[in-house]
Amino acid sequence: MGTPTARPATLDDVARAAGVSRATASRVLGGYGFASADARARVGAAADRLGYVPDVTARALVRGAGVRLVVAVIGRAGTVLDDPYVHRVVSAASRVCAPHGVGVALEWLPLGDPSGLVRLGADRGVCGVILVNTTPTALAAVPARLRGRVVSIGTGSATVPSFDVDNAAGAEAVLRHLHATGRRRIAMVTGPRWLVCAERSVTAYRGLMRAAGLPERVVTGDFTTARGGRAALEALRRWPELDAVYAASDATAFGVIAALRGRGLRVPHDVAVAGFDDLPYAAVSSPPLTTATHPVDRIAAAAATAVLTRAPVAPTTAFASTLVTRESA
Amino acid sequence: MGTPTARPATLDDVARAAGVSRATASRVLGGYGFASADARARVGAAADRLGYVPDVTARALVRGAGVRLVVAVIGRAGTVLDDPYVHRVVSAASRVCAPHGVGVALEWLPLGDPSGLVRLGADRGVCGVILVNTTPTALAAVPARLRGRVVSIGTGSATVPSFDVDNAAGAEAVLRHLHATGRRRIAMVTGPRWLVCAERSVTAYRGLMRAAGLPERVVTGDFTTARGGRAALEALRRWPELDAVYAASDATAFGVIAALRGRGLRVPHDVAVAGFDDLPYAAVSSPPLTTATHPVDRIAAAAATAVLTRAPVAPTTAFASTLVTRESA
DNA sequence: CTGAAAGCGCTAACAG
DNA sequence: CTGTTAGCGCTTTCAG
Repeated sequence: MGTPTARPATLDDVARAAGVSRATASRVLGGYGFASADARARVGAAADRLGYVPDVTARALVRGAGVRLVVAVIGRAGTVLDDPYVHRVVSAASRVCAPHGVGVALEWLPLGDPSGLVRLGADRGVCGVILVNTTPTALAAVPARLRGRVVSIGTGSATVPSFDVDNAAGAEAVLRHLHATGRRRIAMVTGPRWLVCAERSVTAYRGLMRAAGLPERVVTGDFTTARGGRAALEALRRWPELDAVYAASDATAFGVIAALRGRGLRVPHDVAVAGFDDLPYAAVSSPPLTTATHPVDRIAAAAATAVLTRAPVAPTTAFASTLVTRESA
Repeated sequence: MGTPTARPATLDDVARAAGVSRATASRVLGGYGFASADARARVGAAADRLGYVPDVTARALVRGAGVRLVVAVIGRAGTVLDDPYVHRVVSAASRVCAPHGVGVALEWLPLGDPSGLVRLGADRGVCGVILVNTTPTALAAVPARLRGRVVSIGTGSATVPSFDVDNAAGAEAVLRHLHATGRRRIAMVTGPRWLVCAERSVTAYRGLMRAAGLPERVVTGDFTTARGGRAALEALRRWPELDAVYAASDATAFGVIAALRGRGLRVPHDVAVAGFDDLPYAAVSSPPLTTATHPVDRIAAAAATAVLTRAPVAPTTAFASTLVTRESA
């Protein structure tokens, strides 16, 4: 804790107190280069007696490192930033960044106009970017300056490593469960169609339906609850005999359930509903939601770590998704 | 956009290109001091031709300003950080901070051990702190160094300005609605009892019940859905004749509804349920939730603005809460 | 193994 | 109104 000086201790204070030069103190505290055991001990003692906290700002300045990590979310409207999925990414990223003295910034990149990325590249305050809901257009717009400091949660590219859940496997697990429990008239409410990584579960759905000789029934959603409700109504209109709905996100599934109930249908008795994400709320909703896990926190933490450490990473890191059966299906 | 140089343009580059000194360029770009219209024009032109983005790091260093805003949430466990309420605060704060090049960090302050605040005070990277779920203990632990850079979303103190929703009025609006629609056996599921600002709605509940000659029925919750469900069960056990539940948060209300339904009770037919917060999901849940608004975004934006601008603010800023009647009550 | 010295990019007195 | 001059706190060659 140290003496509560008016002003936080600087490296100079520590060096002086330890009787060494600033350079030596810096080496000891930073962990680089060599220092005698003696110097190491004296500097260490002085540092925590004075309650020394290195100034990330100064450090970032001299190293040209930048001081905030931007979570850039691509979407049609700025409201994407309100998605619980985004929140989880931010939380996890923040947790990883905190020890580095790095803050997080949340930014919306309009779908189709990724020019914001150029600005981010020109901003020395930005230490890296996590792209969320990545599109090919956005990937192509990543400026050279950002190379090695950008990762994607979703699809990646040659220069942007990808961290993503195994959508296809998750979708398959859910759909197999639906099939195994006797459902045969299964509709799917998708995510936004422009979202490449979300299309993987649509592909999985189509493949599985075809393989089982069942009709394909796809309605477009956008991951939101409101749209999920409207999609369910549309599905019901087109295929009144529906006995199951697979929603591409839990939020969507909640909207589907509400709409179905509004039509007097019982879930899961008349229509089974399953989601994807395993939000905390899924466990306690009524009925509790059958879904597949989406380990966003681990994904985001890995992504943040990759940009912070700049360590080389595989072009693609996939995270497993597992089925969670509850009552809705 | 500018020529894509290998390295972002610096103030020096701009000054040189405009044929003025760095100081002049700084004055123009920073908006302080005086500059001739001519200089102003030339610097402006040079800046955007070069795609100049000021380096917040350097600026923060010289001004001793710090470069990230910490949202410090007090709670029993680190899981408080997962609360949607916290997410809304972070989003709103981030939106306000972005133009300043300031990032946001999310931090958990264990209830009863606010020593983390001391560390934040010693960290030059921290430009300010927004306290969430404030306790008197935490308020007392705010180090002098942080004075003027800390605000509270919740209760405040002589040195910590408060930004908060008018809990009491919101609670009253909801309870009056319950009463007006004929409910007389109304229980309340509270927030955490250590949370001073949440007690205001309990006080309002007690006052109103007493005034109406109705029995007071209070069960402790903690704002979470899971706990809301358990609380509802407890309430049902103690007062089986219940005809309404007022939950201190929407999340709690969702848990209550699920639990009630699990017991075969219909909402709102048998038991009316109302919440507090007006989460986006409240509008589409089944049934849609009657609740009172909690303008977290405006509150958090005001709080963030206050710490960022360091402008003097009133010791307390209250934000109105209004009733939203839907189907659950 | 350690210290002196040179900046990182910017702002802020202070003279012109 | 504008340029010169000092730094902010830290890392990092480069000589001892």
